[in-house]
Amino acid sequence: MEPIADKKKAIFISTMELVRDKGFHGTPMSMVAKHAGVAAGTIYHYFESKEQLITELFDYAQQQVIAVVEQETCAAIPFKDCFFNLWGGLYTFYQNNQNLLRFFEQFVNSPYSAARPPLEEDKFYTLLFAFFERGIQEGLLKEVSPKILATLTHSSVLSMAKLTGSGRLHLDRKELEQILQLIWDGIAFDR
Amino acid sequence: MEPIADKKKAIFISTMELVRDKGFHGTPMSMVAKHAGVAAGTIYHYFESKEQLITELFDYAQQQVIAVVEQETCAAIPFKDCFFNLWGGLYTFYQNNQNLLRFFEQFVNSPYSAARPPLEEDKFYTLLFAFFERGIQEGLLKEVSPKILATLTHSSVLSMAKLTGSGRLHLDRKELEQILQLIWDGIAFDR
DNA sequence: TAATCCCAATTGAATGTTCATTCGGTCTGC
DNA sequence: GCAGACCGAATGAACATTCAATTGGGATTA
Repeated sequence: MEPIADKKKAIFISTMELVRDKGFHGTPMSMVAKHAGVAAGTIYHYFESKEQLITELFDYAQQQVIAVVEQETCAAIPFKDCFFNLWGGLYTFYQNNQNLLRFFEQFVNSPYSAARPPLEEDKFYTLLFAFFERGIQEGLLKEVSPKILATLTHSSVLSMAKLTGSGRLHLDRKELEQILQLIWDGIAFDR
Repeated sequence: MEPIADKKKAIFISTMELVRDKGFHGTPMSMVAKHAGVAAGTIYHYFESKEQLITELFDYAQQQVIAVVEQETCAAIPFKDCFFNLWGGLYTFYQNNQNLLRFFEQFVNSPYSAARPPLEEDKFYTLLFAFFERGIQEGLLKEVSPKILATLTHSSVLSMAKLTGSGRLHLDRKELEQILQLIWDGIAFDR
């Protein structure tokens, strides 16, 4: 992963912040340029179009999330521990990266994402599917499609990060553990 | 609730469909007008501005969701049954109203909704809070803030409706029950 | 070492388009 | 013949994108 040229990174970050506050509409290229401290034309040196910029930014952001998943999913430690590490880690990451979270949520619900490869080819979801597959194999999780388990768990963690990130609620570590436990209780076998 | 003038309703529905497919950007007023079979000026007879149109449409759509909640939350039937009725009902409603669902998701993640009254004053969430409050009172649910329970449950149901609505997954009635049971297992006491 | 060249990076004013909104006028039911 | 509903061409602002001109620094040459 070659380091991204400084200006390109500045454009990414500015776009993310502006889209968070003002949406895709409401974020003219001229504003991105000013905010990033570059000329309008410079953006077009790096990106073909606004659409391309948004799409590449999504990929850039998603790589960061994937990095968290890869770091926290370790086949060497017990699955249940791994579950808490992974989802606690993802929650914390989203919580600390509200820009990214808000940009993400706008993107995936927008028509930009409709033109993208389907879930099955998405590296992020592939990793999550494999993770839950392991839990099922080990007989720890209910026999529910990994796609469903991944969707439910991820949406739960995302919604909590949105809630606490917006300042409408505070969670301390203990409460977070409690919520993860609650999700675990839902998907775990036997009970 | 007085019946909405025909043209106004046509404008609402057209806006919802167009926003679903093309987003807020990508949905010019001229297109709404053509799609609804009215003149551009007519829209401005009913709405002050595009922003006003979007905002009112959100309220209009939310009332439909609230109607489902009110219909399915009945203090007379056992809480657990009520839980399955309510969330099964909401899932089915979202599933059958993809336009509304997609519009909703775009709206709540956009800056339009930032200018809105906070969760606590929102009738929809007030109803949900009360619902979960009841479950806690009756000792059936874990002692977790109703705000958290509502957020987790709603986001789970929404994400499933998005998934099946997009055609990436099919759920029959039995599988839906299984998923609701899974959510219940997570939040219910004792186990 | 200095002079020269090359080219990618950068600039920002100019362009053409798209869009929200306006408004003078028409229609329709009463 | 009045009032509200409705029309749609016209207006002006905002925007994405282009491009001719400038910069700067690393390689090449003398």
